[in-house]
Amino acid sequence: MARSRSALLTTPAVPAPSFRDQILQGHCVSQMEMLPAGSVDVIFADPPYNLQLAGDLHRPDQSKVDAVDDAWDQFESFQAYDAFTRAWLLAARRVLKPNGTIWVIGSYHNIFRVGASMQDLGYWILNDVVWRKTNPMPNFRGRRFQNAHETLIWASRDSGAKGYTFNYDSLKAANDDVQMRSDWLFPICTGGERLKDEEGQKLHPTQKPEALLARILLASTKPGDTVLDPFFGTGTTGAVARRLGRHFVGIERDVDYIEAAERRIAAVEPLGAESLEIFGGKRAEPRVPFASLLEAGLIEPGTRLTDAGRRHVAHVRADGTVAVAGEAASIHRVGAKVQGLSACNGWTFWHVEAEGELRPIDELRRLVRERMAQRPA
Amino acid sequence: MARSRSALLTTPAVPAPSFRDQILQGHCVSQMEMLPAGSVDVIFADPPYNLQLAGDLHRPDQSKVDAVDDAWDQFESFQAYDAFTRAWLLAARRVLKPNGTIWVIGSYHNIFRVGASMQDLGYWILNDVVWRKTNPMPNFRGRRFQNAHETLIWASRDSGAKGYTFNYDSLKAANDDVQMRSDWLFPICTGGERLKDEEGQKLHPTQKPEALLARILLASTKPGDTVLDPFFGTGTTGAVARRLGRHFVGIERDVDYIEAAERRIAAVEPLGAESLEIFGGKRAEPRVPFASLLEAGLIEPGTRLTDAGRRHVAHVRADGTVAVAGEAASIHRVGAKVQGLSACNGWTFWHVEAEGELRPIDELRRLVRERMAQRPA
DNA sequence: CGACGGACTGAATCGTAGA
DNA sequence: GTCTACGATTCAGTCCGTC
Repeated sequence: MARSRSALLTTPAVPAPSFRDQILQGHCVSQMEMLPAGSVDVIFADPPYNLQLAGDLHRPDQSKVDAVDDAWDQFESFQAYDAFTRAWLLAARRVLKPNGTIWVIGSYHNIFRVGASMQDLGYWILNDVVWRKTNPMPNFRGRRFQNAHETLIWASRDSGAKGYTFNYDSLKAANDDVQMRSDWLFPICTGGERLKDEEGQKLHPTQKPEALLARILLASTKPGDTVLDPFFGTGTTGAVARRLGRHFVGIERDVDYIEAAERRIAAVEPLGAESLEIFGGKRAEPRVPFASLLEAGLIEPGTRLTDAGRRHVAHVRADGTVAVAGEAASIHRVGAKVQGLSACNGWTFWHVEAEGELRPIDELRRLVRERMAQRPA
Repeated sequence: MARSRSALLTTPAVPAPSFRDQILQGHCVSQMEMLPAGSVDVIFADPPYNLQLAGDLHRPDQSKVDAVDDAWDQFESFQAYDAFTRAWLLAARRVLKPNGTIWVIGSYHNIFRVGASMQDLGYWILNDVVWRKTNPMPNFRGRRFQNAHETLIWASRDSGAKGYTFNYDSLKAANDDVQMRSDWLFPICTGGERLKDEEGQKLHPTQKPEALLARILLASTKPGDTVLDPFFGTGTTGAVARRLGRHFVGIERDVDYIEAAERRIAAVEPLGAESLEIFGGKRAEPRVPFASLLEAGLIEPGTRLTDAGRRHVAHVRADGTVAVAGEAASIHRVGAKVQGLSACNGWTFWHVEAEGELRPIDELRRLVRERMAQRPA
């Protein structure tokens, strides 16, 4: 039975679904089954890794490595782990919106089984992403490569899913104007960020860094979206979601973790709306019909358009089409036609002569947009 | 029926097995079944990735991407691909010595299925290794992260396998005396290394870089060992094995690929005993996304940035862009815009106020680089 | 001779709003 | 649900021709 925990954000203007910004106590599958279908935008899942550690591991100085040996990471067999994996992935898929996406993190112990199950259940992988650790634990025995990364799988609910959120332009702008790659570099969660108990022992064995969650949420959600974390632990997802103006739903079995997560999330200061706007690039600009340039008097019917190399010439007609050799169509179609291509961006292809210089008609479109911004339609 | 190809190395002192240093023509499973059980030290496998590409893809300049659409990469379903995968993995396991290891390379399209099958068949994963590409193909439509890596799985034949070869000390010595990590950085195979036909077209669509194979063989084999490649293609594994004084066995269906591989391998000059590290050289300083400063907590969303003369002010947003008068873009674009220039280095232009002093954000970038100091090369 | 610019290329699961 | 038109989208190279 679910125990509804205290809401952590103030009441929004529109009545919010009752499950938002709460931590549900219980098993991830049964709790997800109680959530409405198609109700969350993004899922982040950090499931048990099924580490299968045989004996204790000691450092060269004979100190014992504090391994992940919790009960929740014990499975009888690969088969049992697969059954668990399919069960929660299936329940998660029901809760996800049709255009929602899911992130799952794992290591080589489990990620291959998880990825295969995701494909089997109909999820469509968009990327695998590598979290490269700046400060991974060394391999103390010297028998393998230093295990310096973990793997994330980013997938949409269905193979044909359209319209999932990917903030391509803001990621690119934040990355020196080159597109964000599939390999990310972050330190592991240590220091003040790592939650500790009264004796200074780490509260959770696999707490993830907030920077990792921030990258994920900034890439694949918009402010106001809801992110579900079915393995909530000590609430990294909730803390980052709250700071970034996203809603969260957490599911966690362990009451101690839930209490730590609630304290942690309540202490988070949400950022203001002005800091949360997402840079959308050209895609986010309002669409301007070419005809608007004529209506605004920026271009006269009969004007000659040429490409940058003055190889092609077209004439503007009063109806907002352009003509080459008597054949008229949109600026895009005609631009494609004269180049023998299947597509063309007429805004950047065509130019007008102004004071002896060629200027792309895209400049005129920008003028129209600026005027529109001052006088919204 | 196998067609035994010409031996490529001179006769060693001890009579060598007849299958060594040859390319066997035929299907990988039937050919492996004809090899003696427990006869090879290492297997390197670069199986079809099952890319499942739907339509054509064009670059922004409208040129068409030359996709991998070969018949050998077409499978009816995941089920068919899994059956193929299990068959060759099973045959490979029989040929492997009890203390041998196997490497398999793949992308997110297939590697999860391959990894799960390996675990199901009894292989024991030692590491997954990420090949980070210095120069991957971009994501032309801006709909996903740039797919900038491929994944390798390194596994022993059995879970309890003892005594597999791992040249820990030489790898560490070759890596500035720190352990070799699980993320490797190499360029893709281009230029003079890429085999071309008479018309200058690439001979094989997925030729792997020799540096990658050299790292693999130097890590997990000893001179004189035998490495089997059941998807030999144009023989990168054979060429590198011969140069490094290892024996090879290649299996390939396509006669044209075999002939190209034979010519290639015959031209290889075997080295002496000295080690070979191809891409260990200097790297440019790692690119640091501006977003990393936020992720590291060195800059808060909402922070004011100014230029050295305090003429311009910009506000940092959570997505890693900066805004002036409501218009947001990268630190570089906004820096250029406020100055009326076409370009600007935002790292040196923008400053933050700290204890009454202005400090360029480049100083914060240097801090991030210091924290992230590591040697993934 | 070198410098520079333009063309070309690589394992790729690469639209969407509005009618 | 389908159909149509809009119009957005690339990084690190190598190679070759021109200046």
